[in-house]
Amino acid sequence: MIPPRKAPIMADVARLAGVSPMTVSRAFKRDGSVSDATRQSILDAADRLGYVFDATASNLRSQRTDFVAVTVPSINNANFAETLRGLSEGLKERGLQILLGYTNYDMAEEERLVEQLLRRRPEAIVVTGGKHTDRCRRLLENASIPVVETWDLPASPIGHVVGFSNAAAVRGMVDHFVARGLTRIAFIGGDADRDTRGTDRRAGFIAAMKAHGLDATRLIAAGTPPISMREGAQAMGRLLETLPDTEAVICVSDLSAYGALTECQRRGVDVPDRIAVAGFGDYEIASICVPSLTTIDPHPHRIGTQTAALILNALGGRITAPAIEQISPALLIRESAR
Amino acid sequence: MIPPRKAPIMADVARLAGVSPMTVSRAFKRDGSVSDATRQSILDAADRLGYVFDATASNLRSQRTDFVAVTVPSINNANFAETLRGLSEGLKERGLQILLGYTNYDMAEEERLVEQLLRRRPEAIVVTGGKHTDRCRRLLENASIPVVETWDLPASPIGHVVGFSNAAAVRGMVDHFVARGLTRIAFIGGDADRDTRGTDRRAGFIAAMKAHGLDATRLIAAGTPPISMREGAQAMGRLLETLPDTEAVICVSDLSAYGALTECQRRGVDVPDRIAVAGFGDYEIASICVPSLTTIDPHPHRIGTQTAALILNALGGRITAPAIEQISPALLIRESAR
DNA sequence: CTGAAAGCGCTAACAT
DNA sequence: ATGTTAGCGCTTTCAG
Repeated sequence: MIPPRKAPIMADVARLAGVSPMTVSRAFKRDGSVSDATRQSILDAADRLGYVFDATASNLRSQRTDFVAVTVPSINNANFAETLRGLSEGLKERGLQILLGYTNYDMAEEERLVEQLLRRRPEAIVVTGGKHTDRCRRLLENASIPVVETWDLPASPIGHVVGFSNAAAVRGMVDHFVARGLTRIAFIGGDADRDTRGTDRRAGFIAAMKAHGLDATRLIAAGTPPISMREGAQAMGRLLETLPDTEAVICVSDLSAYGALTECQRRGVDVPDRIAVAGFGDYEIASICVPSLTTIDPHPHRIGTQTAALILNALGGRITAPAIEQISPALLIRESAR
Repeated sequence: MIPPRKAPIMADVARLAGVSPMTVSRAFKRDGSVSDATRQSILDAADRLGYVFDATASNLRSQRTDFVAVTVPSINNANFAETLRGLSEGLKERGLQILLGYTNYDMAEEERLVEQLLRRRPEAIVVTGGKHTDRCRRLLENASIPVVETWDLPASPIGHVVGFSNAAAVRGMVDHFVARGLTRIAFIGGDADRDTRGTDRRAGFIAAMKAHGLDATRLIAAGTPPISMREGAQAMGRLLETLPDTEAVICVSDLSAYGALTECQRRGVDVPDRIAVAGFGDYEIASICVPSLTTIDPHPHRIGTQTAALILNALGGRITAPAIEQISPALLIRESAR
């Protein structure tokens, strides 16, 4: 058994390299003004000792963590993963790392998470959605770091926003169907208000149907958000049985829409001729499946890159006023609903 | 403009509550021995001031961060997301948070990432896979924290292991096909060795075919890992054109397998009668799509929970020797290959 | 380009 | 149950 010798610290490296700790500190920074020879001998010494820079001490003294905190409803979601990828790409150039937490579509959990994250002293915080508990809102308002709400257009934003109107996006889909002469349109979504984006999409559906003077009551509750492919399939089964004259269905996400599609295939119900199906999100499956899925692309990667750019500007002092950056989701008409 | 008043610190809370900072510190701990009345007045004072506990200072002084560092190849992957979910569930009870990084299937990136993560002084580190650059290996060996390699059975483990043999899992699939009388079997996978699990699966395919005395050269390179649905579809197109007598195809993942399936559908090629298709991973789509996909379930969630349990034991001092926990992937025979 | 002194905000260790 | 003292390992600040 090796004696757990104490891990080397900067002073050890300094001693071995024959310089002061301060010079070692500078050698480990990008901009540190240290002669090339000195830096090299310091890095060699560090390597020889197996020294690993201690960010916890650096964080405390410099009051910088190079963290950006991010909350997402779920990590297992291709859309949010795309946003994270965009965010991470944009932040990487400034050496900012993402400190990630997921809320499981639960505002109380979000509140706990935000508090945990703020304790780590991130440089900025990004949250998904624009609805929060009162205390969560207060925590974010008082954090005195840049706050970005994404994937939504909150009625009263806390700070910056990079998002879009989920309701308006679905309205566009309803309009498209109506223009094609379809009127008996259903909506498959979650049965709870946990997922605020899903709730907004359903509200957008109802409002749009009413605006067209159409029946807005063909609402199928598919389960607790997030709705899986299987739940989408089950919901489609119920729809076909209870409202068999339905001509089109809009699903809260591509996953549920794909599930709905498979249910039609298993029952021999033709899509789109017998019933048109649309999803939301433009997941990869939407463009691959047969028939390919009509959907809405909310440009999740762009949400990430724009959020990153916003944060870099805010941290660089180039922004003072809160920015509201509106993303325009694209309606993608494919084979499942023409 | 509000004067950016300095954020309150523990001493401010102590003053307002009329106690010493040490008592405030205790009030913020779970086990802190503080009278209920005192704790309440402290929490009230903290709330009034908008105090947020500073984990950076706590980390430095206590030499504890409550972080577990985790690297995954990609964040947008349902399998790794399941492992993360299991891990996160298991670690939550001890208040351990996950510090996540992704390597983009690149060992050089993994090395950079591991060094970044170790600087933050995690209590333990979990990596996906058992192949690393030499320096990355050294970093992990010298970290003097529990190290867990997952999703693989490394030839010479660094520390603990929770994984399975990707090669053996694919061998099981080949054996199944051969037992069914299929002999002209192809493999669709990545064209580079970036994804070591993918490479192991292909190696397992080749070895198994040779063991059966069969032609192991029907290898279709589908692109740079990770292989998308679209790349799976394109690869299937090439397979059908160049080796039209192929009876079965094993794909490196369910996503590429599903893509392959859709290509067959678009071309009117019957699955499984004309060609059988199998995937890997048991993603949700595998059980939903039509026909449903024969695949291998590597129990990703279980990998996460077992890794978490291992870490808790190791941190609790209940483990000394490195543990090798072998997961047994399950062969799931579905409609796409019977 | 390099160094010395001081201290970031908490908590371990020791008291009472 | 609560308080006092010291210090975690860096980097800010000020010198040279």
